[in-house]
Amino acid sequence: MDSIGFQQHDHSHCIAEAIAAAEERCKAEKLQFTPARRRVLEILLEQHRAMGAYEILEILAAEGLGSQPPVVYRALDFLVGHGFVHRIERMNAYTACTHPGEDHVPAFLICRLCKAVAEAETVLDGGRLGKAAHETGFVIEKIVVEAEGLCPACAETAA
Amino acid sequence: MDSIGFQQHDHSHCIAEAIAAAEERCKAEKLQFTPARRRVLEILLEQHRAMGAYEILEILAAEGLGSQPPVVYRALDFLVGHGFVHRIERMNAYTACTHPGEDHVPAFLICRLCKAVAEAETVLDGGRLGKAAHETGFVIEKIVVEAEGLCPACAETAA
DNA sequence: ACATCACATGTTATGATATAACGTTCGAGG
DNA sequence: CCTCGAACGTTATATCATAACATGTGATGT
Ligand SMILES: [Zn+2]
Ligand SMILES: [Zn+2]
Ligand SMILES: [Zn+2]
Ligand SMILES: [Zn+2]
Repeated sequence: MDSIGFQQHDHSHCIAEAIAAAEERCKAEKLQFTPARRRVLEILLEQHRAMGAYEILEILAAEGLGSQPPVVYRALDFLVGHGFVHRIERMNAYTACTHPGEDHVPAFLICRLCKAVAEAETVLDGGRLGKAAHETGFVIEKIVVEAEGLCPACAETAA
Repeated sequence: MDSIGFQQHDHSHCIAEAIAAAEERCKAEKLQFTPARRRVLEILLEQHRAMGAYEILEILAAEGLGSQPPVVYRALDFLVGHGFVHRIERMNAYTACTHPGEDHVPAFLICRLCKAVAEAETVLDGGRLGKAAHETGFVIEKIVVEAEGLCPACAETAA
């Protein structure tokens, strides 16, 4: 079941493309795209869904890339820190960014039944939130938006 | 340090008012506003900040209201489920809703330095997120917005 | 070549958050 | 009364994340 976007699609090229882009960007910014980091990003791209850290770790362990939690958390810290991966707070899970490199406010649509996640595009909210923040003197540095509901498939089943 | 709203204020009346309102609503909706549930809400109102479940539990335990995690998690489930309290995903923490009863999309401003939290008002996003969801057939049931940044006090200190 | 330094990794242990499961209590409604 | 469901008490365990410290490794300057 492919989840992101809630649509079936062949994404073998997404993976190759995204990895190549990440590699290039790391080169440009002198970041070390080490085997563990690369493999974690690959796994998230392959699975194309939100995954828990320990779920990723199992795969790494099976491949001999490390079996202790810090291995995967370090890789995730790097990937999240540089915008290759997003953390989904509601789920304590991680998912590959669907448009890395672009400066964006990630917004997620999370199905409460099948746990599928889609990353939607949003604009930086110039509305009430920004206004409220400005009025109180709060400086917003980062916004996350997470919506819960039913994906098309589950909505149909439930109906 | 009072955090919500990032302003000092006397809120003894907020507490009494909020508790009375909760009591009334529970009566109207035949919900059981039990001692543990009431006390947890009171604690969150008194402290007027985001608190971890175990932090709340310590207070309950000191007062003889229970010492095991399920005690506080059950109370929080009830309070969150009925909108008296919000869970802040980024922090694994809980805070009393500042305008319970009203149907609203909570949005939080979270200071990354002092961890103060303000609940801002937002409107249900009729913008791109809603549009993107509608296009894919996703049914949004609930949205949370969490912004990280610097509160007025910390912004000043940092500057 | 060698020292040095920054960064990444290996490993052990522990901390922090949350829930499963099961038996008991207690009050509302028949 | 009796029954039922909701809340509660208790034990144990699951799940998520980080601290701390030792080790390796490659770039840089001398
Ligand atoms: Zn993204
Ligand atoms: Zn679904
Ligand atoms: Zn609220
Ligand atoms: Zn602050």
